[in-house]
Amino acid sequence: MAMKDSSSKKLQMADIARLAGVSVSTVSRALNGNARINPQTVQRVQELARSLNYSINVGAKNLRMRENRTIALIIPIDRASNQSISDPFFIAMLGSLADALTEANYEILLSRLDTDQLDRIGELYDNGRACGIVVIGQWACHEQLNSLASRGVPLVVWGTQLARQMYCTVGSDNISGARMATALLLAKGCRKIAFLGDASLPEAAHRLQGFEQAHREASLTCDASLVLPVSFSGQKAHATIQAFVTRQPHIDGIVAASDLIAMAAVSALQTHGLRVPQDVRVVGYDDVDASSHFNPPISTVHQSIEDAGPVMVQVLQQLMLGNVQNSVFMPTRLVQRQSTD
Amino acid sequence: MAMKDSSSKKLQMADIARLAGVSVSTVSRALNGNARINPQTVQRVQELARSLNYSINVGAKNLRMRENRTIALIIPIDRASNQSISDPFFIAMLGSLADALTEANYEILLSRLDTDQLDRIGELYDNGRACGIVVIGQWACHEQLNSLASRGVPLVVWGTQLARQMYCTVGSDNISGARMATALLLAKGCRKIAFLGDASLPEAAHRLQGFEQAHREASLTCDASLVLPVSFSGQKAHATIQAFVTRQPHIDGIVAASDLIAMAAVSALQTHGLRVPQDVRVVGYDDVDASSHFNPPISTVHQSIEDAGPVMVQVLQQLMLGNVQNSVFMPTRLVQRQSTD
DNA sequence: GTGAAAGCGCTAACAA
DNA sequence: TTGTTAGCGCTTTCAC
Repeated sequence: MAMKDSSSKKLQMADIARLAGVSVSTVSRALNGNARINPQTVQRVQELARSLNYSINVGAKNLRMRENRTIALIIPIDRASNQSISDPFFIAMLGSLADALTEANYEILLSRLDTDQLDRIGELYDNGRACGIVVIGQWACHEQLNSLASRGVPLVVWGTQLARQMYCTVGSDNISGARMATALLLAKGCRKIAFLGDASLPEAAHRLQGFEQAHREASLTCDASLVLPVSFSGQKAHATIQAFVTRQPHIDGIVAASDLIAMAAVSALQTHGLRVPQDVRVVGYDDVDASSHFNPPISTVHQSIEDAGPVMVQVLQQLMLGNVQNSVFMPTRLVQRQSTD
Repeated sequence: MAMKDSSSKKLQMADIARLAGVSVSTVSRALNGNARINPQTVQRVQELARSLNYSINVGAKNLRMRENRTIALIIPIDRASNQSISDPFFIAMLGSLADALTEANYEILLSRLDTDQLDRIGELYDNGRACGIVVIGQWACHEQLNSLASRGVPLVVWGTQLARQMYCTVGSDNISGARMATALLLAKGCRKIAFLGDASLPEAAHRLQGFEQAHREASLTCDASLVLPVSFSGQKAHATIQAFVTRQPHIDGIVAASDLIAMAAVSALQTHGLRVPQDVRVVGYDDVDASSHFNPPISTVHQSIEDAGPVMVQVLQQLMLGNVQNSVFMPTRLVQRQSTD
């Protein structure tokens, strides 16, 4: 007894019309609050609909009205490292976006997409599933995103601003954020500072630039052997960091490309008997919830996630209206906690 | 120049047909891989479609085929405490579900819904947006979920089995899980064990039952003043736990309703100069990633999240076929780490 | 104030 | 092998 959908056929407007003794168009008007229609009829129809759990079929309605209020929310994943989804920062981002989209009366089509399949984002737009696209994190997908945008797909990406970029990004000023963080460690007297982050990704690359820039501004050079390429999160990151600390026990500071990395680093240091901040000072990036509850609490670069969702939605709405938009820098703020005292 | 959708009108089948010099039905057949059609025509049409980024309109197709492969994924939120989304366990759950649904070729409609608006889940089904519903966490919504299920809405919930339950849950055996965890502490010699969790929520309530049961089995009684109602996560939880530890410095064990609570508890204890596990042993629930990297690593009750997604999808598929399904217990396993050594 | 009819973009008989 | 036609569930002119 396999059926296309569920058990029984679903109620539709014609059924309500028959039961109410009016025409389909009257039901449509009654349910949509059309002005010039008999209040009694409206009442009768609405009560009927409610009592029978009838609800206008959105698909048919959209087709007829040539309208669509669905935004595709893309979470790129890197199968290899399973990056992204486990980082609390992305989660918070997702929450902020979901709230902002709901608030603006959009529905959300969630897609986890392999980084190498990102071209398929376009389909979601071409086939009418979504009227706009939000991508959380740009990873190494610059070209794919560029070609989508140049095709006219309304697209906004959480990430960093790159050269020759056709799509809109919203993101913090990663260079200046990391520069501030590094400058803090330098000001505290650190001289052998490591950078932990995967510079093959644009955001981390910019943070590394900020790291280097801070050194230059202090007339110091940074040691290339103290730059450790480590993914944003995951089990593998922990092992990599452990090995690094074993190899480089003499560092006195760490700038991490994310709070998750910072926390992993602190664990690794403690395992090796090194104290934070007495022996090594550590600063992270993102200011996720956990950072303030960690032991010790982690200094970090705060990004205002709550604002990010609404801003991205606003940019996207303009894009959908056909208006050209610039990328947006979200403000950034250094939060000092015990890990750099 | 505001437009309904984006800038220019979107390509449709009729356009491809005209350009290819064939009829619309031929295009439809070519694009859907219909057997008995000229391979050359197929080729020509497909290339045309690809080169113009044409993609069949899913809304229209679904309407015509009376089909729908969209599952609504509901994340209930409690505005007050902002519970759920910040707990890494729910995130991992979301990931597992998203993967399983994608794997089974469903699209995902994501909805964050206030716990007091959970009735509106039904609309998503009634209006044809979704052919099935997945709810992450049952919170205090037993009745709402019951009424949905009894109306025939295909619905599966991550949660615990309750009495007179009309809907399907998938979840761990919370009673036995917490019983194991508590038994471990008792075996290690703990005699003043606190339970931290909000027993007004079904899952935590069952964990509390397991906590009490373990005491009974050891012929011990548990002290009601050592049961602290604390939400699963959030800032408020931290403050509550800090205050509790100040009030009850003589406890020698903690059973936490989640790993997040356990970690917050460890922080609070350390702040008060109490050592884990030497002074107080701590055990959590969920086995989230972070637990093994915490300092010290947290003992916990492991729930196999990777399996949960696929299981829930399978149950839902049966439900959508009209087959009655039983709720499912996922296996549970005690993981011993340093926090209980 | 209400109904009849056309059509949104697509698929599937039925014909040819 | 391909085209013609009807219709998925809805909204909206246009008549009445």
